Amino acid sequence: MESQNVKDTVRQIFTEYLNANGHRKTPERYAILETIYSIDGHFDIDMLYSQMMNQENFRVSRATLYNTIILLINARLVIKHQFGNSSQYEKSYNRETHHHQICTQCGKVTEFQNEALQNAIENTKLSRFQLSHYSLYIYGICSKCDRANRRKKVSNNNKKEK
Amino acid sequence: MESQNVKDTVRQIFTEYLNANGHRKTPERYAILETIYSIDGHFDIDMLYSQMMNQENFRVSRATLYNTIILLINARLVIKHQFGNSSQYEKSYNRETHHHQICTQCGKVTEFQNEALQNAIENTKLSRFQLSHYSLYIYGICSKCDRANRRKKVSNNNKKEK
DNA sequence: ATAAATGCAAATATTTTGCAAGCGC
DNA sequence: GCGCTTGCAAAATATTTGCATTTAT
Repeated sequence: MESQNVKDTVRQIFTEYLNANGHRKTPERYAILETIYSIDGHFDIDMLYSQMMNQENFRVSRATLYNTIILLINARLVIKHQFGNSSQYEKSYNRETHHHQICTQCGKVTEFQNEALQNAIENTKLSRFQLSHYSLYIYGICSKCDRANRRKKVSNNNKKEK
Repeated sequence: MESQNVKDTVRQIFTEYLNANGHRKTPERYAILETIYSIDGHFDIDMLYSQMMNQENFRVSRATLYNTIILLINARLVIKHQFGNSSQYEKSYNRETHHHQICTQCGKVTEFQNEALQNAIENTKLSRFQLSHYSLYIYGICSKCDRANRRKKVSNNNKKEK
């Protein structure tokens, strides 16, 4: 699906959501949706804020960003993550299901896909619970940190031997 | 494994960790470990703080709680979650692997076990990444909220008809 | 004796809230 | 015009940090 196509579709989904829930269709809300769907990968409120100011040339307050993000989450157009300090968000419509790999040392977050894993999660029978979405976070040491650690260890051992 | 037995074991693991990393073995650290392993399920810093003061009659500052929790996480004795606002923690030694079901409406967190799911996750081949642990969060509507929503909907429909 | 750890308070960071003004319906 | 929404600033919350004091080694 083309990018513009996706934007049109999510705008429509959002409109339906706003109508169904008696919320107003303000220009701020659509500008925020537009900006979010221009961002690839994760973002936090600060990044979204500067993105709106600079790229889209649209001025909104942080309060409105927080308010609107909640609507978008409820409309199932955005998902929220809480890795590091500040909450991270990502667009969710028309995105491949993916999982998150987080390095406990440098904090780097990498996405990966795995169909078997996805099937296993989606086919899990949940008793008395209506699944809406899920997040799998896998923690460990990334290859970069692992290499750095090995180098450090070698150099420490050398020191001790001296 | 008995509760006292577990506490002895984790104390020993912690001691080894502290020794291996050149950290001091302070009474605060052991008291915090002891308290954490007396708590079932999740806790946050505030709950741990009052738990220490009241139950264990041990006075520690929040700063020390935060510091010590980091050590315990590194020693693989505690896991950190970030659902709601404040970080949630749980003891991890000798606990069954489990997953988390979170109601997006009332925020209630329920644990559940599922071996097939666990196997699927643990057998996932990760390229250039050393797995240490993982968390699966499943979001949706719990049965209680679902029932409440149905009742509300019925009552709204009745209103409209009048 | 020395450096690490603690407690306290202040600082920081993030998110929420109250309220006046603006604007969608 | 009504009342939801916005922007701003203040407040609330959670976590980190600096520093003087204590204490493990």
